[in-house]
Amino acid sequence: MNNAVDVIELEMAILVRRLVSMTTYKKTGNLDRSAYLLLYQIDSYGSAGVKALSDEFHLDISTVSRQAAALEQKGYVRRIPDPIDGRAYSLEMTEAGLEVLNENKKARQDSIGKMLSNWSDGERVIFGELLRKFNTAILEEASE
Amino acid sequence: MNNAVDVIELEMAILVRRLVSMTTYKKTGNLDRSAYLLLYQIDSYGSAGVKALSDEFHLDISTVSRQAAALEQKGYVRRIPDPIDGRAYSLEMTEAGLEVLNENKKARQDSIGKMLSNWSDGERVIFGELLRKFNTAILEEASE
DNA sequence: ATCCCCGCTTGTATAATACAAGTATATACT
DNA sequence: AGTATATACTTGTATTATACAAGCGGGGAT
Repeated sequence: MNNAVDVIELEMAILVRRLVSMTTYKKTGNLDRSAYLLLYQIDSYGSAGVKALSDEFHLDISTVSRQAAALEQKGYVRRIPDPIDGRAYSLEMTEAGLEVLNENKKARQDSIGKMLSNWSDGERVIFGELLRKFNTAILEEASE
Repeated sequence: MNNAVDVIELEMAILVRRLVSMTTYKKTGNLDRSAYLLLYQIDSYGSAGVKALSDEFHLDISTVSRQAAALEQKGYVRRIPDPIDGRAYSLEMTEAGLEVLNENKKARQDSIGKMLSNWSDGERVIFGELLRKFNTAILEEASE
C-alpha cells in the first residue's frame, strides 16, 4: 500500500524531468508547453481573460499575461475587450490558432501513440483515467 | 483506443505544468527536483560520475555537472577521484546527503499519499506500474 | 610523440516561472 | 459625489532548469 505511493512518488519525479525535457527542448511541433495548453483551454472552454486562465492553471497572472501576449503576437488569439469591464478583455481563438493547435495536438498524440504502441487497449484506458484522476487530486490538494 | 491516447496526451500536458509548478516553486522539502533525483540515483545505484549520471538522466553533462557541484557545495555528496582515470571522479553520498534525501522522500511521499488518500489500493498499484512503464517507454522512444 | 578522444567545467542563451511595482478601471463606503 | 480599496492587466526583475558551445587537461592509439 505505502509501497505503491513510494513507486508513484519516484516515477512522478522521473516523469517530470523527462517530460519537461521533451516538451521544452526537443519540442513536438512549434508550440511550447504553455502556449499549447492555453490554446487547448480556450478551444475547449471558450474565450477567457488572463485572470480566469491563470486561476485555472494555477499560474501567476503575469506568466499568463506574457504567454497571452506571445500568442496574440503570433496571431493565434485575438483580444476582445470586455464590453462591461474596461479593464478586462477576453482571448479568442483565431483560425490560425486553431490550425496550429490541431497540428500540435496531432503531433503529440502520434508521439505518445508510438510510445504506447505495445500497450494493450485496457492499459491505455486505465492509465488515462488514473492520470486524469491524479490531476484532479493535485488540484484539490493545491487549493486547500 | 485512439481516444485513450488523446486523454493521456492531454493529461500529460496538464500534469507537467502542475508538477513543475509544485516541485519548482512551492517545493516540498529543501531539495530541488534535480538534486533530489541525483541523490536518489546515487543512493539507489551507488556512486557514479557526472557522465554516467547525465547518460542515465538524458541530461546534458553540463547540467549535471552544475547540479553535482551544487550538491557538493551543500555537503550532500563528496567527490572521490578515480584512481585509474585522472579525469574522472565519482560522487559519493555523505551522511548529510542521505539524511536530507530521506527527509525529502518522506515529505514527497506524504504529499502524494494525501492526494491519493481516497484511492483504492488497487488503483495505486496499477497507477504506479503504468507510470513506471510509461517512463520506460519514454526512454526507449527517446533513444531511437 | 603526436593527435584525437573523453570527462568535466565554464560561459552564454533560452524558457517558464514567481514576485513586486505600476496603471487604469471598477466598486464600496461614507 | 468623492475617496479609498479592490481588481485586471502589464512590465521589470530574479530564479531555476535546461541546452549548446568552447575550453582544459588527462588517456590511448598509432
